[in-house]
This record gives sequence, C-alpha cells and structure tokens, in this order.
Amino acid sequence: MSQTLAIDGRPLGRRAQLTRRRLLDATYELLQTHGIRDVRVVEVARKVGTSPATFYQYFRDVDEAVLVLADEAAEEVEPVARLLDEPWNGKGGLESARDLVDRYFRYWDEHRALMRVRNLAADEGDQRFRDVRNRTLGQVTDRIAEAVAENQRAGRVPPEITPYSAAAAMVSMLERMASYHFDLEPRGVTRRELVETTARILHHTITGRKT
Amino acid sequence: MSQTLAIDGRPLGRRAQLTRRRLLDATYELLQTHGIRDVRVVEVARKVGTSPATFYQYFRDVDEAVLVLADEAAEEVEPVARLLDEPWNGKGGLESARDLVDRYFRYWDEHRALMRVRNLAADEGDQRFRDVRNRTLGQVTDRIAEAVAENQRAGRVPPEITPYSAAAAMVSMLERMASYHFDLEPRGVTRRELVETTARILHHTITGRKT
DNA sequence: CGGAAACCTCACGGGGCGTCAGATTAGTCT
DNA sequence: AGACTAATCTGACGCCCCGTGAGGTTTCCG
Repeated sequence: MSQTLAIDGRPLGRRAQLTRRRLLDATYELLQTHGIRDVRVVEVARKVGTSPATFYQYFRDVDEAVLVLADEAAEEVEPVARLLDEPWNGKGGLESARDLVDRYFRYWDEHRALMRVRNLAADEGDQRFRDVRNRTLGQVTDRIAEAVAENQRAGRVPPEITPYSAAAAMVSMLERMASYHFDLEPRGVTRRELVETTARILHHTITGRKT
Repeated sequence: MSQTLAIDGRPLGRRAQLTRRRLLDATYELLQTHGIRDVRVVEVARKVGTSPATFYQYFRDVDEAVLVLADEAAEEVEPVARLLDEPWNGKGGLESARDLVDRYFRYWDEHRALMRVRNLAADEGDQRFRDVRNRTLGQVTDRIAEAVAENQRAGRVPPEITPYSAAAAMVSMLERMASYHFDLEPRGVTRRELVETTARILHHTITGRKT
C-alpha cells in the first residue's frame, strides 16, 4: 500500500516491499511461539534468510514491526463492530450479542500474541500503541456508547450510567474475557457458557432489557 | 515466608535475607519507571550497590523476582474481596459495589506495573504466573460466583447465566477497567463516572436487581 | 551492455547475560 | 582477642545480541 518508507526516508521499490513484508510475517510468526521479550532481531532476519542489518533498514526495532502488524489487525475489527449497527432491542438482540462475543473471541484467538504485545506497550505508556489500540477498540466502544445513549433516552437504562463508561466497561470485559478464556476453559467452564453469559451481560448493559 | 532458599538450596541467614529484600525492592522500583523489557539485572544490582552475581544467588532471573513481588501483592487483595462477604441485595448493596470498584482501582493504581507484568507472563503461558494470578483473582471470583449462584437460586438471575462465567466476566471488567482508566480519563470521562457505571453493572450482574 | 540507484551484508564496538573460582565477612569457640 | 568455618559476595570471563556505517551486490533503465 502507498508510501511506506524505509528508515532513511527513501520510498520502497518492489524488491524492498517484498523484503519488508517477509520481515513482518516472520515477526508475526515468532510472536506466536516466543514471548515478546525473546523475539530477537537476529532470529527474525534468520527466518527470512537475510541479515540483521536488513531489518534495521525497515524498522527501528522489533516493536516498530509489531506496531505495523497491530495496525493491520485493526482493520479486521470493523466487520465485528458492525454487528452493533442493528439495534439490539428487538427479538434478535440477544442473538446478535452472542454473535458479537463469539466473533470477538475468535478475533482474539487469531491475533492473541499481537494483541498481548499491543496492550502491554500501550499500558506501558507508548503513545503509538495507545493510538492503535484506541483506533481498534474505538470502533466497538463508540457504537456501544451510542446504543447505550439511545436506550437511556428511551428510559430503559438508568440515568446514573454514563454511556461511554458503560461502553468502556463492556469492551474491557470483552477484551479480557477473550484473552482469558484459554486459562478458564481447562478449569471447568465451557466456551459456550462463557459466550452465553458474557453475551447476556453485554445485552443487558446496552439495552437495559431483562432477558 | 520462613524458609526462603537461595538458588543453590541453602537457607538464608540474616545478611542474606536483607540483601534479597533490597534486591526485591529495587526490582519493584525499576519496574515503575522502565518497561519490563528494560529492567536489567545489572541495574537492579547497581541500585542496591551490589554485583550482578549476587542477584543470581537469589533469583534465576528478573521474572523470578517479579513473581515473588506478585505473590506478596496477592495478599493485599483479601480486604478488598471481603466487601463481597455481606450480601448486596439490601439497601447498601450499590454502595458496597462502588466501594469495591473504587478499592479495586486503587489496588491497581498501587501495583500497576507489577500487575501488568504478571498478566503478561501469565498470558504468555508461564504457569507460575498463572498460579499467582489465579490465587489473586480467585479471591474475588469465587465470592462473586457464590453470590450470583445464590441470587440465581432466588430467581433473580436468569438460569442461562453460569455463575462462575459471570464472575469471571466481572473480574475481567474490573481488571481491565482498573488498568485502563488512566488512558480513559484524559479522554473526557471522569473517574467518578467510571466507578459509578462499573459499580452498577457489577451490582446488577451479581444481584439481578434493577437499580 | 554499462552505469546509477536500490538494496543488502560484513564486520565491529558496546553492553547485558549468567557462571564459578576465589576473596571477603560474620559467627563461633576457646 | 585469635583463629577457624561457614556464609555471603564479587571479579572476570565467554557468549550472544544490539545497532551502525562502509562497502559489496543486484536490479533497473537507457
């Protein structure tokens, strides 16, 4: 896509684009198997069959490559977030909630390692990572906040609730459950139960309706 | 505590206990200012005025020191979790919920850096860290699950909800909100609103009562 | 085919890691 | 106090990764 630049500012030719892509892919793969602290530039380079110096032509460090990957993953959230565009009040509301939770879990299952590092870096204060995270979660948060506000106007959600706070709380719950369900399932809860329960909490918080 | 051992298995004398403690404290302090990936054994040692080799007498690596710290922090959760021992159905229920959320946030504010690393390591699959996390969160989760189950028996919580799942969801929400509110507040939500809203969701999920 | 531009790598100084043999300190007994 | 012993600490080293800049190799284009 468009104007990705090398570290020295030059635009990338065809060969360079390819190398960069392979470096990104290798980084992604290593992230699956190693903790972030053990992802070495040398190893990324080795995996691509190139030299470490090449890596530094395209990224200042491993984090910067991860940032690009996180940015790419941000786009895949949109179709999930869209599930919030239909109002959840009616009959199919609960089913939409289930669907959202399930797909959110799957999104995380897909990008688990990436999300982990993105969140760590964001929590540690790195502004670039905060931005990607906000861009990603914002797609969901904003829609939930809007829905809550609407139901609040209709008198179904109590006035003491702040729509944006509620949205943040729901996204927090989703995120952590998505990241966590792996640790939970071996402990005697099924995924189905997790999805069903989470969906119901989500549905009620947004719509204010009893289930 | 009592029988803390050195890496070679020998029990620690008075001098050694002190050195170990100072190393732990230094690790904790460095964690406040550096991302975990930049906490160097050399620097911990320097801070204590000792040599890196000394560090390795007591801990296999930085993570192991962090693990001990996380373990210590686990005990401070108990008084917070106790807020769940009184039933939340009655009049003061909502106030108890606010109290819990507020204190949970404060607990995190206090141990932010530590919690972050604990969660990262646990999510990356390190069993020791999963265990501390479960021991910590379990204190809250188990109590919530129990409360939900009770209210479910009384017919206030729908039968499709799994008490343990709901508890996990609530703890997830709490954890993430606690870790996240820093990033949220500069974006135009007040802490009061966050606490109030989170408390209400928590209260309703546990008791099934309208607020 | 030849030259310029684009891309890649060699080779190196710097620094943290983790170990172990040996030095230093504290404790104990006479 | 002196001297012996166990406990504790550290100097010094080999290893490996980092990140850079000068110089080599490939690609592109006339």
